[in-house]
Amino acid sequence: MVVSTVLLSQLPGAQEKQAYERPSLTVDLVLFTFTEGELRVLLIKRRNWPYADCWALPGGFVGIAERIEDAAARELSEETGVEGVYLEQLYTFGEPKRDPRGRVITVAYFAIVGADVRQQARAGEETTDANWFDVYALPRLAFDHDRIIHYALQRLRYKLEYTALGFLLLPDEFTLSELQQVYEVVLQEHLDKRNFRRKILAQGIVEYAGKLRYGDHRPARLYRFAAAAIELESVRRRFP
Amino acid sequence: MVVSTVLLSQLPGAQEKQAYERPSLTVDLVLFTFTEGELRVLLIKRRNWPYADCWALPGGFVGIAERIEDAAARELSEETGVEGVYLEQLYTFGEPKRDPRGRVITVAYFAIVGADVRQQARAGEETTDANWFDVYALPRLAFDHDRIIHYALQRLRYKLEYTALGFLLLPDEFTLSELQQVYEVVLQEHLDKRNFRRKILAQGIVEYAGKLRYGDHRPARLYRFAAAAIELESVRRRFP
DNA sequence: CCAAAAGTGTTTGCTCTACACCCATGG
DNA sequence: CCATGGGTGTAGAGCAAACACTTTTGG
Repeated sequence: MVVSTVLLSQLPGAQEKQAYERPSLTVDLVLFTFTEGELRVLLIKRRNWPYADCWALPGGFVGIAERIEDAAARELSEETGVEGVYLEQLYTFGEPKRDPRGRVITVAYFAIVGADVRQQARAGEETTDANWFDVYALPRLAFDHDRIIHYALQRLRYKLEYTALGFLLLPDEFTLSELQQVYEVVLQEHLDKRNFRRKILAQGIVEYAGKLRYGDHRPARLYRFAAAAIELESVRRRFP
Repeated sequence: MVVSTVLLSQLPGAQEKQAYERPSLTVDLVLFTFTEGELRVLLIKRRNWPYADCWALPGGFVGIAERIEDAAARELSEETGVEGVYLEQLYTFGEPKRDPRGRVITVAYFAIVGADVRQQARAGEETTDANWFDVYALPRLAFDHDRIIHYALQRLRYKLEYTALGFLLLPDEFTLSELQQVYEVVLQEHLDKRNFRRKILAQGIVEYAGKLRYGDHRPARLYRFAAAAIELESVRRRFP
């Protein structure tokens, strides 16, 4: 964005040192998965003030000697029992009034679990009730969490377009139709089946698992993805 | 990245409430410009402990009631006199030992000024000495600022590839050769002159300013860019 | 045998790349 | 008139988009 040119000069100023009042620091997690044709986000129900009984992103305070990313992984593990998951820093939200308890800065993280791992998540639930919600049909949310999810969704779309991250939303083995559905639901646009398959197979990022899935109709081939390709990024740039 | 699966469970935990010790919050700015064929970053010399006499990114503490982005704009304005500049949040760095004064979380911002605006920056200098350094020949830096700049440079490259941001590094009017040089220096690769020009002109993001720049040899046409195009993003995606 | 999803190729237009010479000016 | 950077076009290859029918299974 472009900074408005209003006068900012009468604000606190950069004198020196420790006189500064300190904010609290939290992490929040936007955890995506894909099931039953829906892109879903994990939310937990808050028990306490503020926003008691309201749905919110999993998260919590960062320990004074704890790495921020470790705090994110810890919260993820505590609230879902899930470990070894794709996790990346998303954005830091710190509007002065975003939390009624005082100044709370939150570093939002963005995570993806496949349907397999998600099953084992049920076990990790200890305290609160947690639920997976369709991103396109969210309940009322605590704090600015709707904004955070919105931001995360943008990032997810974005990543889908130039990395192989979409695969992480699915279980280890999946059909190409399922993969196409992931792309269609996340990007909210229709894709051509033949072009989609050709493109995916041409990348060499999936491999045929040698099995078929039997269902209602003609069985579909199961694929898994070549792990080497996950972080693979690739853009055909427009500028210059 | 992928979180290692070491046990995180014995860390502080998410009990409840305010018992948490709070970190300090700062902003740091990576301000890029382009002159004399070099991509440059603004650094200021620290006067006080820690890292006294060491070069560092401009930045400072965030006021307890101040928006983080406002703090970034304020620091920019205080330390350089520059306003109305492209500014975006980059990443939040918070390694526990990154600052010897205690736990300090810094939200890094990424900013771009054109050569025009940069001139007026000289005026804004009050206190410390500030200098523009070639990004590829930086001095020793305070804290983890080398890492922050490295990250910012990645982001800049990245943005150059799919947005029209590169234009902001130059003065209002520029020649296509200058623009090409920006791309070459930032991306560190050689580009074909004819292809470059065709591509840039095809985007319709620059317009001929109707003037020529007279220099040592054949005069060059001056262009300015159609402001509408600045935030324009455009990727030809690879997946799917 | 019917319904439903899986699977499969070709053509056409566009975009990217590689590549070499003349032009306008200042000294 | 020479040195220097400014400016210009084309041909070939590879990529992307549009498009419809056959196959396999379960019920």
